[in-house]
Amino acid sequence: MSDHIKRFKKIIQKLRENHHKITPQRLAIVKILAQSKGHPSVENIYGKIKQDFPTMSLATVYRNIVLIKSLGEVLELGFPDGSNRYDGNKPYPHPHLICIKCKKIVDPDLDSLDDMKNEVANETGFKILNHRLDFFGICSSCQEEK
Amino acid sequence: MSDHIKRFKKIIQKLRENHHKITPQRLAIVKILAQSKGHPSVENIYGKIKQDFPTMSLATVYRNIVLIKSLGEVLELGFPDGSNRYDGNKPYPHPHLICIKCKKIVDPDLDSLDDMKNEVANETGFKILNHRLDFFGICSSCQEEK
DNA sequence: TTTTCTGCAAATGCTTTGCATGGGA
DNA sequence: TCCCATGCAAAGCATTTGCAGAAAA
Repeated sequence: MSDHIKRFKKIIQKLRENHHKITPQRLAIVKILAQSKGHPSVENIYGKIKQDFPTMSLATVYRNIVLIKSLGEVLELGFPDGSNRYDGNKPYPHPHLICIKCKKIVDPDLDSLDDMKNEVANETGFKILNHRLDFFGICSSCQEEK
Repeated sequence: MSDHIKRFKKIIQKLRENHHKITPQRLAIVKILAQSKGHPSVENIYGKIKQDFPTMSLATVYRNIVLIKSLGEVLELGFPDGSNRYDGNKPYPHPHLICIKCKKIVDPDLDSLDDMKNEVANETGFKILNHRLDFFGICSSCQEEK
């Protein structure tokens, strides 16, 4: 079974467990989040669903994202300019690499972060619960263009 | 000469070099940014200045922060909930440790980040220009309280 | 004197919320 | 049937902007 189908089923199961109704709108939102290779924005999600479901409302997208976030099944990548992006595939904190030209977001492999977390915790006495690491740059396709 | 006086002079100099006028409002904002041990918010800055300068406007704080940012002399720590914070002491990217209870922000020592940047660049072909690393947790004073 | 800066208020843009209707279970 | 979920429109909130008067240089 492919990864995104597993994620889809997992999220739906989580919703059922918590006695939330499975509506067509919710189903459509979960489907997109579970695929979410490109870290979609709210507008992305809204736009895609609106094609086959013209009455879909933005408020419904927002409310469902809040809900799914509260179940721990989507990671919100918030940006101060309001261009938030969502990752329903890997809902746990992990580093991101963001192209400032085409806005593509990819997940690099990196595992030295845990050591860093422990180092910081020991040094400062903080109990560290969460983190966020973004690298900003220009992806290889955007470097080719002039 | 203390560090924050150096920063203050440096920012004022940068303003002069770029032919910006030195107004009392601007001076007050720079003074707070240059001290900025606690990574102040716009509201912090505005509130402090308003005490001796009652006509000070929020728009002026925002406009001056945009200006000083454009000169590269303040680091903006943007958060999606609009609780942005500013660091005029170390205007270059560096890791932050944020207490989710008291909202304190401290700068831990960490130097393994450059290796990580190179690793990611090599792995992905990105040209990395910038980064942002935040750890979220509970500081030692907040851990003591129940 | 000239040009930039400030203060005020209105505008923006994303997100949230109130309320009445609609639709899962 | 009984609530929860949805759609719509209005409200929120940090930030930006237009404009006329004030003040650096």
